[in-house]
Amino acid sequence: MSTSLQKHDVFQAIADPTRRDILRLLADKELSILEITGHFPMTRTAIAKHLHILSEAELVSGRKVGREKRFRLQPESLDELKQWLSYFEQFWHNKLSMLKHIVENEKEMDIKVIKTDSDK
Amino acid sequence: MSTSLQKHDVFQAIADPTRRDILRLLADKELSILEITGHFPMTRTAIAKHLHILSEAELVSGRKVGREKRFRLQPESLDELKQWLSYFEQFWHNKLSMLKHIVENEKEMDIKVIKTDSDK
DNA sequence: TTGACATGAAACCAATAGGTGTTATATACT
DNA sequence: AGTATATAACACCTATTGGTTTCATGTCAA
Repeated sequence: MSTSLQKHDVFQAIADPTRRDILRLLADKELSILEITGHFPMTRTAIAKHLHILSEAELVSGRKVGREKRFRLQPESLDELKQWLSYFEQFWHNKLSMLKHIVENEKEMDIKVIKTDSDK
Repeated sequence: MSTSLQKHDVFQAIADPTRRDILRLLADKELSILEITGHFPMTRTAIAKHLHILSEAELVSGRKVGREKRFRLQPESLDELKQWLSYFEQFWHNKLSMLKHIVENEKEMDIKVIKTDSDK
């Protein structure tokens, strides 16, 4: 994994499926490294490295409790992702914000909202 | 880059800052590979590979127009990201559901809710 | 205090990522 | 037809990823 010199950001942190699964686990409850490892087909060391990367991205935080280190989800950093996503949201799927976008930015367009049968 | 054998998914595709920038560019308008390359300090080949990865993730689509290939944003695939994010949204931003989560799952923790001046 | 346990840290490894340059092919222009 | 253009297809290089194993350190429990 990395244990590299430069910090990982949120985008890199969630790029790996194992790390995404770890986040899901930690959403439910605080867990030690060994407890987390139990859910994956790889060594404790590998999991520890994943946790380090998630830590760098500030998606999890760890506290030492006796001889174990327990990790918990720190979801605030996902806000960066949400912000990034929101920029593109205007372009798809959400017809309401799409319309909002059109109205706000292209007032000169001739748009008619037509009431159809499906609106019954 | 890859040109690897296994497909890249959305999470991997957006992990690279260059690719995120490309998506932003294509949000505004359809562009050819050369036009995109003009915005970055790297070769056309590198950009083409990034576009290939974005294509695999179905975040962009390319059509041939004469001798050039023009790419456009295909934002629907970002929905997978949005779905993934929505799962975690309950844990942050909404202090009430966050508190609910803490109370339900970490009763053993020594949490004190302190009333401060700002609560006046 | 002696062991068992949980983690940390390091060295190592194969595969992939991100980039380069070169060559080939199809299209467009005159 | 002949030349310039836009991209595709390779081969290649280096750093990073995602994993391993081994060894050291600190803590709990008997």
